[in-house]
Amino acid sequence: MKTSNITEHETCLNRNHFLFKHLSNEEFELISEQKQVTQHKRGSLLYKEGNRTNGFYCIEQGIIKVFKTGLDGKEQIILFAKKGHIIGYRSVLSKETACTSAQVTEDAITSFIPGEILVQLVKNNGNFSLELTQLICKELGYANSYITDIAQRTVRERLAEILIHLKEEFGLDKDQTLQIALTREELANIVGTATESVIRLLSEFKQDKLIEINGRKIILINENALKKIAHLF
Amino acid sequence: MKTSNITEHETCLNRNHFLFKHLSNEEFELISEQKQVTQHKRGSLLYKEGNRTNGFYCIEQGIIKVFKTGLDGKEQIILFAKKGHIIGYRSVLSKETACTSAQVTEDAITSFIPGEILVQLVKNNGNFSLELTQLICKELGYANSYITDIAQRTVRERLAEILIHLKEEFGLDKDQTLQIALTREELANIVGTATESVIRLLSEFKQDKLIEINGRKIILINENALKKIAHLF
DNA sequence: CGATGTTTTGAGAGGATTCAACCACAGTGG
DNA sequence: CCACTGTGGTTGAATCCTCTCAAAACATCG
Repeated sequence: MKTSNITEHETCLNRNHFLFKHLSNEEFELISEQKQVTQHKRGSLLYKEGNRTNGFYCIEQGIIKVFKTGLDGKEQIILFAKKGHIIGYRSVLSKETACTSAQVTEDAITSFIPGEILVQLVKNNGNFSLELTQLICKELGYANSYITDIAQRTVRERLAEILIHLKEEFGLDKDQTLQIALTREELANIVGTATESVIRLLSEFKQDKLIEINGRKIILINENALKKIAHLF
Repeated sequence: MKTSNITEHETCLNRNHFLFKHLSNEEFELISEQKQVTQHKRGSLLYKEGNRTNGFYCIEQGIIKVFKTGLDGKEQIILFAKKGHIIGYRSVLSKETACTSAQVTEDAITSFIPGEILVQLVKNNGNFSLELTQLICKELGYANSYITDIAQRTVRERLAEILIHLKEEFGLDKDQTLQIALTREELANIVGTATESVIRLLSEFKQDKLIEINGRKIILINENALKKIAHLF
């Protein structure tokens, strides 16, 4: 992790950002001064569950996975954050220790913003505040759906759903593969199952001509069938 | 459901409420004027998943269950709200349709407050806004824990955890039973399992002298053992 | 008293996990 | 250069947990 000299206009923390567009000129200046832009290699930790944090991150580039660690050390991935997303604000606002860890999945650049600034913005900028509550509410809605999903659907259904979701969220490479390339273990930790189960189901999907597999590269060749398995229509 | 003539000082939506204590006198006046205090019988619906809502509820008395409905109609209970809790604000703020339904579990009295007031408060009252984001962040943290729980623990472990949680959240009756009396199906819909599984596990717990059962009344007689099963220490 | 809803128990099937062994591959160091 | 090591991926077999289906006991209520 090293601080880079990326200049402001290259970052996505700008006046077009859905959240930061609500800032006044002075507020934006303040953030621009205070933010620390940093590069991170795959595997490095931004923050760790149980620790106090003193700021939050805006993702400029790359992918960060946010996860909780279960009792036996097994990760449960809560979300993958990409460009434009902000993470780590939860513990800043609720003044609790972090309830998740954040680790780099694809080499990333982040802007770190001190927590006091966030608190001041919530207090003083109504439009920013409203936008932020809307964001958190959406995350909450997503979490509630996920609870219902995990509680009521089979691993097979959830895996199909995740594949569709990864495509819609992160898009495709030139060669039609899912842009985000995850290990089998990471897939398992999203779905909430054992690594071996993911492997078995992926090869079932492959046999059924729903996907093609090339190492970590996955191509969805029958998206409709996957959606049907996932009950997405 | 009928509007009652309960006067302001009887409600918990008052100047001591963790959220509404941040209101100015004028704001508090406005809410007091606009709120609709209503009584609800067990079973009645406050709002329904998929519908638009135009306000939120502050629970004055009773218990409301908030749940999502899965594909096959099976409920997943997200939380039980009691006195002082507010529910239904999510869809007001995120301007989406409700992602959950709310139904009365124990005869209840609620104050309904129009959504525009909430939005205006978030915009204009920094302290209120900060307190609200903290609340939502806590709910989000709880949801994330629950995702990890359901994904990684057995039904047995989760049921033990829920029993402990229900005791800590709702307390005990005079006769040492859990104050909140749920059907087997409701218990199953919190844990995220089949009704029969809850019944079997409850009678296992009973055989192991961890609990006593009297219809819907449950007594925890070996809380430590339950906590151990739930991995709570 | 029937009628309806809830609780209970049993049996069977199926999904998912665990444990184990094995392969492929890349990086390391002698 | 090659053995060594570690990580990630794969497969098989056995086990176990959980669900589903079905039927019966029980409770509650008009």
